[in-house]
Amino acid sequence: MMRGELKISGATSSSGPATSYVIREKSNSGGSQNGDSVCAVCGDGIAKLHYGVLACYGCKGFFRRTLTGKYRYACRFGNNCIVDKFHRNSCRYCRFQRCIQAGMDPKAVRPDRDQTGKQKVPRIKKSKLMRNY
DNA sequence: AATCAAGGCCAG
DNA sequence: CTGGCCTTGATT
Repeated sequence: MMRGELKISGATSSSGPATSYVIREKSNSGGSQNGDSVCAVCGDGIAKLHYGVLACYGCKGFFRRTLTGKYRYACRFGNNCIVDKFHRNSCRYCRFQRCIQAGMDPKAVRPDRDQTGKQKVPRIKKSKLMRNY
C-alpha cells in the first residue's frame, strides 16, 4: 500500500539513538501550522494525535485491533527488536510495546471525552465505495 | 460551523 | 493483517 521505498541517504546520524523520536509540539504560535507530524512509534511522516500520542493510521488501527481482539503476539527474541518504519510490520509484539512505550493509553480506546454513552454509529454508508460492481 | 478524536470498514 | 479514509459525535 504505502510501502514507500524510503531510503536513508547515508545520513546514519552518528549518535542517532533510534529510540529517540523528536516530537514537535503542536503549539504552533505562528510557526509550523502544518499537520505533518511524525509517529512516535514507527516514525511515519503522516501522523496525528491518537490515544494521547502522535500515531499514524497504521499504528492506530493496529492498536485498536490489538486491544479489541486481544491478540497474543510473541516475540521470538526478548523485546528489543528494531522497530522502524521498515521493521514495524515484522514484529507485532515489539510494535505493540512500542505503542505503549510511546504513551498510548488502552483506556482511551473508548472514553474519549465523556462516557455519556454516545456514538452509536448506525453507519449507513450509502453510496461511496462499491462503485459499479 | 469547524476541528479533533475515535470507530469502523474496505481495499491490497 | 496492514493501512487509509470516511463517519460520527462531541467539544470549542
